Order: sequence, then C-alpha cells, then structure tokens
Amino acid sequence: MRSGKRRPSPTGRDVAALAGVSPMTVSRVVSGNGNVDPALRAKVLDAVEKLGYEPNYNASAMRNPNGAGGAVGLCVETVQNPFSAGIARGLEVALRPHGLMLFTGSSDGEPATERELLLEFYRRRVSALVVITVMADHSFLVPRVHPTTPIVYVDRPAILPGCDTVTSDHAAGAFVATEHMIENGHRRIAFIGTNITGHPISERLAGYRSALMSAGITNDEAPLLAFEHDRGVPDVRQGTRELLQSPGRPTAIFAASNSDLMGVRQALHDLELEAQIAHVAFDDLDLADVMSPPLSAFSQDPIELGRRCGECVIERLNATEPLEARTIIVPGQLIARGSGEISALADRPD
Amino acid sequence: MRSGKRRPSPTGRDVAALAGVSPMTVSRVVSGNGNVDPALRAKVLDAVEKLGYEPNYNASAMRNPNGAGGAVGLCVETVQNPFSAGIARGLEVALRPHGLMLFTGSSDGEPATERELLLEFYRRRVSALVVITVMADHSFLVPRVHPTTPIVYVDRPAILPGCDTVTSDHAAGAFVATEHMIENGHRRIAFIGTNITGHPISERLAGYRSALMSAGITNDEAPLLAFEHDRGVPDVRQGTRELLQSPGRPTAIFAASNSDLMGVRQALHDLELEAQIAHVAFDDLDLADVMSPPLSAFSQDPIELGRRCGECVIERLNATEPLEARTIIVPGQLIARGSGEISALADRPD
DNA sequence: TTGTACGCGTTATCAT
DNA sequence: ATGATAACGCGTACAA
Repeated sequence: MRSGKRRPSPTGRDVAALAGVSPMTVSRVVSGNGNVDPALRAKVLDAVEKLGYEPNYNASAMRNPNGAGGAVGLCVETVQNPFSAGIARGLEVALRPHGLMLFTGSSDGEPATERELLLEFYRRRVSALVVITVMADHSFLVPRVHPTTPIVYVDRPAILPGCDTVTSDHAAGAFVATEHMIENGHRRIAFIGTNITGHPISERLAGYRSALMSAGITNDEAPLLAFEHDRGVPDVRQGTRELLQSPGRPTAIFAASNSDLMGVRQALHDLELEAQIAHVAFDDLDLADVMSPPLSAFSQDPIELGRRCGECVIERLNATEPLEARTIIVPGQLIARGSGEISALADRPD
Repeated sequence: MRSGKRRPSPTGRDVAALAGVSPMTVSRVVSGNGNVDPALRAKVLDAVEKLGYEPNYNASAMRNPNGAGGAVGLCVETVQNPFSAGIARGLEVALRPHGLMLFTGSSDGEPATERELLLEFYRRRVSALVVITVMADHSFLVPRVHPTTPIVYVDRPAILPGCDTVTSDHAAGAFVATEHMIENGHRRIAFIGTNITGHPISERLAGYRSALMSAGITNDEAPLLAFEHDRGVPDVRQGTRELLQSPGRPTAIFAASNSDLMGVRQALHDLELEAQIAHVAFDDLDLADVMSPPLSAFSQDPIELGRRCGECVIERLNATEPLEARTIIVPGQLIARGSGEISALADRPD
C-alpha cells in the first residue's frame, strides 16, 4: 500500500543550495542553536520561505532524540468517553508549549489492543506514554520501554515500579457523596454500579461502605445493586426498578458512574420517583443542571488529570537524575444541585 | 530540555549481531519483505525476542516514506467536544488495520493555532491530514503539503482544490427537524443559535428557513434568536427566556446546536415550559432520553464521519493516479423522543 | 562564524 | 537466499 508519486519535500540541503551556504548553517538557523551571521541568516530564511521548507522532525529525532519533534502516546479505553477526552485535552494543553504532540489510541478495554497500541507508540519512539491501563501486567514493556521512557498511569494505580500515577480519589469522592446523603437524613442508601471488582469502581464501593460505617449504618440497611462485570444501561435500569419496587426499598441512591446513573435515572423516571429518591452520581454530566431535579454529582476534573500527567512527563524528560515515583491525587468536588438534597422524609410511600 | 541518560533501544544491528546475520536479513524478517531461509529466520526471531527489539519506524520512514509507521494528523476545535471525539474514534478504527496512528490536536477555534498544528503534523511528515478547519485559507499548505499529502476536510467545505470532504447534510437535517414541528401543527417556530454566520450553523439556518418557506410560513411569524458570534450558554438562556416572555412568543423551537440547546432547555426549565413548547435540537445528547420530556434531536453520526475520512485517506494513499475530489454526505436521522412532538395546541397560555 | 565528516536506524539496490 | 553499500535528512563533534 501507499504508493503514488510524491514530489519530495524540500530538505535542508535544498535550502542550503539556494542560499549558497552549507546545510549546517541552515540547521543552525532553523533550530536556533549556534550563532549565524545576520546576513547569512537572512539569506537562509529567505530560501526557507521560498521553498516552503519545514524541518523533518523524524530525521531530526534520529540524530537528536531529545530535540524538537517529540511525541507522547496516550492510550485510553476510548477517546469517545468524555472523561478520556478531557484527559487528552489537558495533556495536549500541557504538552504544546514544549513542542510535544499527542498520539491517541483506544484500547476498547482489551488488554491485547492496549499492548499493541503501546508497542506501536514505542515503534514511533515516543518520548513518553500516558495510559489508562486495562492490563494487569506491563512487564512486556521492560526493558524495552521502561525505565527508559517515562510512563504515567492515569486513573489507575501504577503497575510498573517507579512510575508516576495521577488519579482522582475515588474512595474519598464516594465517601463524600454518600456522607452527603446521610447528612440529609438517609440511612437506606443504595449503591448501584457495574464492574465493581475492577478499578476504579471497587474503590468507590469502598468509599461508600466506609461512609456508611462511619455513620453506624449496617450493610443490612443498605441495599446493593452491584454487577461484577460490564452491563448495559438497560440492565441497570431494570435492576434499579426492581430494587425500587422491593420491600425495604432505598430512600437514596449512590450511582457509581455516569453510565450507571443513566440506568438509575431512567428507572426513577419510569416510576416517577425522581423527586422522591435522593441520588448522587460519581462523575458529572453536561446536562446535570437541566434535568429535573438537577443532578447532584461528585465531579472529577479530567482536564486537570491530563494536565498533571503532562507535568509529570515534562518533569521526567527534563530530569538529569532518576526521580522518585510520584502519586498525584487530583481533588474533585461535590456539586449539590438538588437531586442529592432530597430529604429522607420526602419518601413516605406507605 | 529533555536530557537525562537513556540506554539506547536495541537496533536491527544488535539483533543481527546476536543472530549472526547481516542487518539486511533482520530487516527482511521483521518487515516481512523478501525471502529468508527458515533456519535463519528462526535465529533472527529468537534474537528479536531476547533483546526485546522493536523496529524504529522513524528511521524506517526516512528510507521508505510509504512503509510501516505512518500517521495521520487530526485537527479539531477541541477533542473534548463529543462530536470531535466521535470523529477521532471513527478515524482511529478505520486507520488501525492499515498500521496508521493518529495524532490529535485542538485548534480552540483559533486559525493561528490550527496553522501551527497543521505545520507540526507536517514536520512529523504525516501521511495525511484530517481537519475541521476554522481557517478561511489554507494556501500556506501549498505546495509544502498539498497536493503531496492528502487532506480531508470534515464537517466543512474543502478550502483547497482537489480535496475530499466528509460532512453531514446540515441544511437537510435542519429542514427535517423544522418540518417535523410543522407537521405537529406549529407555525411560530423559533430558530435559536449562535455563530450563525459561519459553517455549519449558517447551513442549518438555511435549512430551517427553507422548511418554513415550503410550508408557506413567513419570516414575520418565525422569531429568530441568532447571535452572530460565539456566546456562552447563559446568554442563550437569557435570550430564550426573553423570547418566551415576549408577545407572539414561539410555540416551538429549533436549537441550532447542542450547546445552544443547553441554554434553551435551561430557559424552558426556568419558565416551566418544557412540556408546553416543542423543541428539537441539531445534534443528539447522551442523556436525551432521561430528560423530561425526552429530547427529540436530529442526530449526526460522528463516528461514521470519522470512518469515512479514514476511507478517503486510505484510498488516496493507495492510489497510483490522481483521484477526483470526493464529497461524502453522511446521513443523520431525526430521533423523536417527545420534546419535538408536543403539539401546537398544548400551548394556550391565555 | 562557517564548513566537513560522520553517524543515527533502516531499507533499496545491486552484487554474490 | 544473503550480504555489502549507500542513502534518507539532520545534528554532533571537530576542524578551519
């Protein structure tokens, strides 16, 4: 594949010929390293302009791997996810001033795909990797990539030693959200979530439980709708509906993720209980304040997560000595808009 | 910047030395071009495994620009936008089987940033560019990039001759959405939108007007809330509220984009008119069916847009002769969920 | 300040 | 079927 005739791009040599200097002088002018006589410099810039010359960063990188033209590979579950998109965004903003571009790729939650993606990044000799990993083991990156190339883990614990981690505090967020409903008088607070054995939902479950425990609420009082693996929104909707129709139904709900919230909210809507059952979601939604009642949520800050990842990358690339592994916790915030402030007293069905 | 000692990655030469063959044989084995004796091949693969060798695609690209390791540069307004994210996703899926990776970058709607981004892509000698352009003129890409490197324009008309365009039919979508409300008995249908002079909102406005005209509705009957330039959601909310409180208020609203819809929906919520005023949005939302009433929308298919862009890229890269410029219109669909089916009769405030 | 020589890692080409 | 040579575009190191 990829044939077709291409007129080759002008090279530094072409510029040199036109300007009547050596390629080295062109290199100096274009890269800004080294001193060049203003007169020659002008001639070179003139030739650059005439030919529309732009340096070839691939060639540049071979000779000088730490010079201009670096890139960072970002591997997420899917770039479509607003959370991942936010990370990409923050990362991009942090990297741009340093001349680093961003490769993005989606693993679709498949370890094999993630592996292939990371290797593809490596074959392009990226300066760093940033990954929301779905793998349990990254030893295939050793010693090829690690510890030569910085790897930053986002939203998951690092699975290679010495690597930086940037994450929200999932347990604390769930704690705060649950506690918030407890303060509004609730005890029968349901946890509704899917994928509860993996990161980061397991941590959110832990935070939820810990909030209950702090308030002296037993597990018996707190209904759980927890799917171990991936489920579609319809399953959550159905399950929530059943939970709400069962005896001893909850007066409040903690939705473990925004996709879980969709099912929860649909079920509440089905039963016309949106205004009776308190509910708080982990992760915010664009339309949160347009819903009725408006949605209360614990909001992560994906852009900030991405930005901090970028900072870690830059720091490592600039470091002259080995750095300690850092764990960065990016705070989120509980945004109270209404749905979480429904008081327990409102629920008197009998 | 970017110093620090790096142990260099193993090279093809290292593999060759370990396997006791020439680098050329390694290249043949790894790239799969050329015949190699099975015995030697095994020795090479063994050495590859031992060293954890992965080819350097940057070097590869220098000697053989059309070989493995290509990349495509995608420039969008912001990757955070779900529409852009969908395009990135579709593109990625289309490119992956061909070994092409995706660079992504956000222009933030700034022509200068887009320019810099496209040049950065070019400096990395990408195989193709895909762009939601905010520029009026791309002549700076001639002849450096164009027509050597394929450029695909998404969601906007091509601004360089001979380039492919992939877009939704904005006018048709707006037409269908407006017509839908006309069929439900409305005549006073407002258009609410921002940025109406640029693509693609101007086309949506045209489609809206054309639907009115087809139904014999004059402009006098149809209130317009149209901001020429970018406005925040609060401005739209405020404007919509005023429109809804004015004499001769609309009985239906066409929201020109999903960000415009946010303001519209907030205003409707402020006045408790969600269930009285019909409204249809251009572009769907994740939570459309959780809102009450559920949102009717004309939904584009960004993933398909991205996929088709990928197809164009592949086709051009494989072409041996110059190809005609293609214009691909990706159909969308009107999704009726409730908010657009509110009949005109429901609105009897007086 | 400017130029020359060489090497980065890979592969096309030609020779064996 | 395999190897030797040169070249891709650039920058370091050194010489002028």
